[in-house]
Amino acid sequence: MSKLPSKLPPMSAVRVFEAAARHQSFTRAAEELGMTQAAVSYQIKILEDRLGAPLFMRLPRQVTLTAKGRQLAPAVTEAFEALRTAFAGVEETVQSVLSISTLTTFAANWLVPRLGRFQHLHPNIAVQIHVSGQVVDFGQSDFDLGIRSGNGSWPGLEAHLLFPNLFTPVCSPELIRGVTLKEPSDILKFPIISPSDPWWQDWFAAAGVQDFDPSQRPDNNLGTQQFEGMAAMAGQGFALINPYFFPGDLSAGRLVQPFDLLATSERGYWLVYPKARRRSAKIEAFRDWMLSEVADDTEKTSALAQV
Amino acid sequence: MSKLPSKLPPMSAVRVFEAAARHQSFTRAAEELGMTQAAVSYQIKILEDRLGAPLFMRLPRQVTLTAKGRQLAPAVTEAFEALRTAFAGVEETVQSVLSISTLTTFAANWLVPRLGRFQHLHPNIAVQIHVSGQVVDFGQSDFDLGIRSGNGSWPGLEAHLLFPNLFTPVCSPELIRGVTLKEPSDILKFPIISPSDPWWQDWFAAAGVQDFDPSQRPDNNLGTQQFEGMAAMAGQGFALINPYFFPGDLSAGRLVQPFDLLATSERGYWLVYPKARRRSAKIEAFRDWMLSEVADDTEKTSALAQV
DNA sequence: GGCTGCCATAAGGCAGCCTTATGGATTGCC
DNA sequence: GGCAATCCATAAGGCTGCCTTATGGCAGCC
Repeated sequence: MSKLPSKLPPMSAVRVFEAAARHQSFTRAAEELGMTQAAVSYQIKILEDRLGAPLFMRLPRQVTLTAKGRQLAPAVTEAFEALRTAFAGVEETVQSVLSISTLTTFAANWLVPRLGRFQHLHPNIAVQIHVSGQVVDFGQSDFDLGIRSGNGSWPGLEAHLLFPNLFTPVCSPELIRGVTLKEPSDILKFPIISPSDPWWQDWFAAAGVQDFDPSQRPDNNLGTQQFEGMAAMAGQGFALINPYFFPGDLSAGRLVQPFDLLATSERGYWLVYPKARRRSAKIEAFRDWMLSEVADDTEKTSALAQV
Repeated sequence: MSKLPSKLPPMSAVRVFEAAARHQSFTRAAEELGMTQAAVSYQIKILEDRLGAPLFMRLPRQVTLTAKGRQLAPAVTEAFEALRTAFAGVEETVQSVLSISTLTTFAANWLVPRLGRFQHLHPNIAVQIHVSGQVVDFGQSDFDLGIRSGNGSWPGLEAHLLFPNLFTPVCSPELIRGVTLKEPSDILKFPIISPSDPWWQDWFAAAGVQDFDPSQRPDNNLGTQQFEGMAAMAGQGFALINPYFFPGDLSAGRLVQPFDLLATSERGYWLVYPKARRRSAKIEAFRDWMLSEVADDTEKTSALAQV
């Protein structure tokens, strides 16, 4: 008894057999598979030669399964049914689940508050957000989209700039009521939220202010712009924030920006995804939605001066 | 919700995926499938592009299934397991079941009595005999071998002559004890079994006997040579038989053949099978066995004169 | 630090697969 | 009874898809 690992015959031939057995017709099977009747005949012959026994009896105007064919057909059809179901399931999730890897700051200050609108536009796409402090590698993980900070050049990735990484001091209107801020150094007279954030140094440097010394101030670092902006709105002092993260608060006057000066880190926030998958419907949907959201923000913040 | 018939991806790629998922390794899968690692990588990429989502995460020195890959793998493996089982089963029957379509006379007088020896030689081959009065069409039925009468020329079929369709009168030695048969016409003095068989006319004609008239005799037609031979051995008269069908009885003296004259129908008994399947082990086994049986018979009946 | 193991990718060739075209065989229809 | 239609087999031919070889990158390991 030779007990070879029972190599399976060519799968393409098996697939043709499955269709032919179901239809009991080569012509019908060819239609279903989108090929010619001759190709079906060819593939069936391949399989029969491989097995060493005929699977169909060729009757005048029809084909019928032989005993071996009948022995084979139900199992094969069942197996293919299982495969069809499995692939349909995966395709379903591929189309309907969108997983995003995003930086914490961006998720909290921008993405999460707006997600409801996307869900409303695309109720059949379930969005899964994975927050991470570090940039995702699409080769080693399984995300559809990523939000990352950088210069927009990543090999193999399509990148859309959402907005530059700008920052400028803001505060509550109450904090400076009755006070006229003439120049940037006037800010030093007020409490500064998260003064140890190095970007403060950058902004003051860009403004020509020399004597800002964070070590002289209480280090109440709040960690994320979300909290810093909230503290500023509560009148606790000046926060250094990216105006793109607070377009509503700025336009509604809950936050005011006393100086047009915007510093930049030369990096920006980018939406990225593998170039190869740019045709994916859900990716297109999310990208388009995101860019339109950004466009709306840009309108609202159009009053802001550029650096 | 588009509800297309969910076309299956290329089966060859699915097969590669199944092996790769099982091994969690492209290299190992390539070994199993007898191809190169590059080919596996290529096929997996095909499938991933088709699905629009990665199935494996490429980690430094290994690959791991993604969520979608894990969703797909068990079902695919199960389906392939079913396919393997089904094909193994068919191959088993292909190798171990030999179906023969044979003429009634041949089955009764020659094949069935000897089958035991073949079974003994090849205990793992199950022989199925289908007796039919008419010749089988290998294109429209499902037999491995056929025994048929004819001139040995059938397109697409391999044919081995088993023996010519000869016939000669025989009887029990007791029937003619003490009698000397000088010429063929002497047979007319004895009872004739199945006198209405037209071959009797042929034989007497070949022997130069004119006055044989079957209508003058009781028509106790027994139908098959098997029964006719048995009747002859029982001393009931002369039977016209093919000596190849009774080699043992002739050599043991249970039947005697008074005249060397053998008439022939110019047809013979042939073993046939589709040329395309001549490599089949079971067909080779049966053919070789059958031809050796025939050779043995020819030795036993070598005393018989040719026409 | 070289070595090994694993995967990706490019280039290139071959064969397998599919198509077109034709023929045979049977059925069904006037 | 002849003609059209249906269905499958087969031959010829072309193209593309698949596989191989070769190379490179990357990480872990002695």
